[in-house]
Amino acid sequence: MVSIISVAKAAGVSNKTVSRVINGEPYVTEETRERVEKAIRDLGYIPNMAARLIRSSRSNTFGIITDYVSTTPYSVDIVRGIQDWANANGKTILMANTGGSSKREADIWKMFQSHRIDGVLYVTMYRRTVDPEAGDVRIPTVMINCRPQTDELLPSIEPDDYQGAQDLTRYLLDRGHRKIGYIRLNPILLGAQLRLDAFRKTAADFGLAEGDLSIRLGMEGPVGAEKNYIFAVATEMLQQKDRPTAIMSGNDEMTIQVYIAAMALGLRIPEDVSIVGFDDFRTVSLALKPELTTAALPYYDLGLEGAELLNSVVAGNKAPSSRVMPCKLVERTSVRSV
Amino acid sequence: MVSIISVAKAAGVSNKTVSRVINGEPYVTEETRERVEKAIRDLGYIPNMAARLIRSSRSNTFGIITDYVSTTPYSVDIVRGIQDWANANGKTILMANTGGSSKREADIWKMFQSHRIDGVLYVTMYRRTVDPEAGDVRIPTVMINCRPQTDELLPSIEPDDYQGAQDLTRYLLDRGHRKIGYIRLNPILLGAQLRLDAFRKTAADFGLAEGDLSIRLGMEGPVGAEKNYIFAVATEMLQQKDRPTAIMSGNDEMTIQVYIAAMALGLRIPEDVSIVGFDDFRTVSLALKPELTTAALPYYDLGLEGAELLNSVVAGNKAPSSRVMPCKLVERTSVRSV
DNA sequence: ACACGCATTGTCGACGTTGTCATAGAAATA
DNA sequence: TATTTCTATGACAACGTCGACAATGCGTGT
Repeated sequence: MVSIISVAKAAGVSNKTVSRVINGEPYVTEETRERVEKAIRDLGYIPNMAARLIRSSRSNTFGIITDYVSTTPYSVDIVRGIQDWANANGKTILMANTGGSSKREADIWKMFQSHRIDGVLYVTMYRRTVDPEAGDVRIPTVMINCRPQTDELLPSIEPDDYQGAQDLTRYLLDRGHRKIGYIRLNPILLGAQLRLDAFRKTAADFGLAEGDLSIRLGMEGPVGAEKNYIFAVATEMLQQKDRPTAIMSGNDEMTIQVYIAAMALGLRIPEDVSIVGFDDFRTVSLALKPELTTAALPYYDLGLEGAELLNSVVAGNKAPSSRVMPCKLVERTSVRSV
Repeated sequence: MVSIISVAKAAGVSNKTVSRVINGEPYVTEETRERVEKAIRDLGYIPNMAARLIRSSRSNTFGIITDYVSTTPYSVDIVRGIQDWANANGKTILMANTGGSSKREADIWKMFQSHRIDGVLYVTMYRRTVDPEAGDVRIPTVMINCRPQTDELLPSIEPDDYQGAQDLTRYLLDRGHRKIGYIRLNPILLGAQLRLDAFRKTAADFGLAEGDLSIRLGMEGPVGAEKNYIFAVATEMLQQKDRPTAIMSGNDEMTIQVYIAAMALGLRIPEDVSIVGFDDFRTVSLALKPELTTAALPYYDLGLEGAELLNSVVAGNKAPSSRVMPCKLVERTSVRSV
């Protein structure tokens, strides 16, 4: 493989001068610079990152540890945000996912260390608390979509589930809905409680009584092996004699079953029932007809901002400990005014 | 950072002996080995991959180049397969996606080279032909879910769309369906043509006339900006006086709209229409009620086998040029016998 | 006693790069 | 003119690891 030395020979300069050209350092004549650059092109020289790292102990590499995020359809935009940032800032990304195994997670931390990674982005598929298996490692770390279980002060970036659910609830209330159903997400997810709280609080603040709300559990159990009550619960909810005029569901995916339940009962959407989701999981929200009004989780921004934050932590600027990004309401056609 | 030398000092041996212990080489007394291992534990020593690479010019790293796969919900299992293989075989994965930009792709190849990657897995979201921007690079490469546009002989691994569609068609025919609708995938996808061909051929071989088949285009246009006719086309198809008893659709995602179209017309699934999909995109196939009978794309295996194949190419075993993995029919409850 | 083989350990240099310091000539200043 | 300050370049060591080879010591067969 062609090294800096062959380039130096070809250009008739010392290897240090080549190094200067590569790194854009000053004190190189224009003429020398051009000669070196030509040699680089001619020989197809590409710098060896490993050698650079060994000398300067800066890998310019961030690691991403995920639970499942890179291998499941959800929250995949977080990774896109990180990669875009990395791409724009000349960083390399090393990615690994634990598949939920903590032994594997420990191995990943080791692997990251052996690559002398500058920092770690710890990303989860669903918003939840986590307990990183970092051991006694002290690599700068930023949590995305999750927060440490212990009271360690790792900086984190999370979506504002509360505000998103609040906006959706207000949206329904503003359009005249006074009986509203809510199908709850799996309660082990951090977002589930926040969304439900926001729904309850917003409805109560507006003056609705607890009896105006039908709240049902849609799913429960460990991630990956949940019990699913959505279809049954939606059907039951819509068969009530005083049925809700609108249903809000824990996320978009659940909404598929709500649509089907409604249609199986001969109800039209949105004429007979309005429906809103949460997440803006577009595979679903755009495929449903009518298209789904929902609150978009700011996944892409989570990734982008997370990478940016990690960068500043690595650079030594002590970071604001925690941060929350807003969810944006996406209005489509699944809600009507009553 | 603690290096092999500090370990050597702590254990009272030479650095070479430490190296031998780390790499499990012979000719080390049990007693010495233990002393070294203790020193490693005590100091928390972790080998420096960069130094190792620079010395032995083997990075033990594979690169994944994707178009969008790591950042969209589809075919994400390919990555899971690759990562599982890498994990089981002590390889590191460097992942980058082009987002469709060929400039970015060229940069990625350069970046991979600068990390002295052992091989590249070139992965696409949808099965299609591609034209890698590798420049004059000669890194061993395996294509997954795609094949080179030029007649370069890069080994590739693809799903058997033809066989999958054949199995689904036979499944419907075996259950007595004699009028079958087909909603076509975007024709720019390689799989689209194969699936359609298999459908046509299998139906014809069975003795159905072209008039027994309703074939409609479901979507067209560039990936990411398709025009979508699915709902309209499904509705039209089901309003025919002599409507099909079964509809097969290009993929599972399209099936959401077919379900909704059917239900909006008051048709029950599967009593009035049977429906099958393709892909086993489980977010959809399991969320639909009744759950969807479909053909599972072997994404996970594509990734696993692709990594395995790349490994053997890197090792110098010249590889079988191309390979196809079968799709498995997943029987659920969206089809009835007539 | 001697040579021989083998297990065990160590010395040293090389990988590709960059940091430190030295050098040489040119330009600026005294 | 002598001295200082720049600019442009090079020589060399060092980063952490491993490969090639050398050295040591111990048992075995003669």
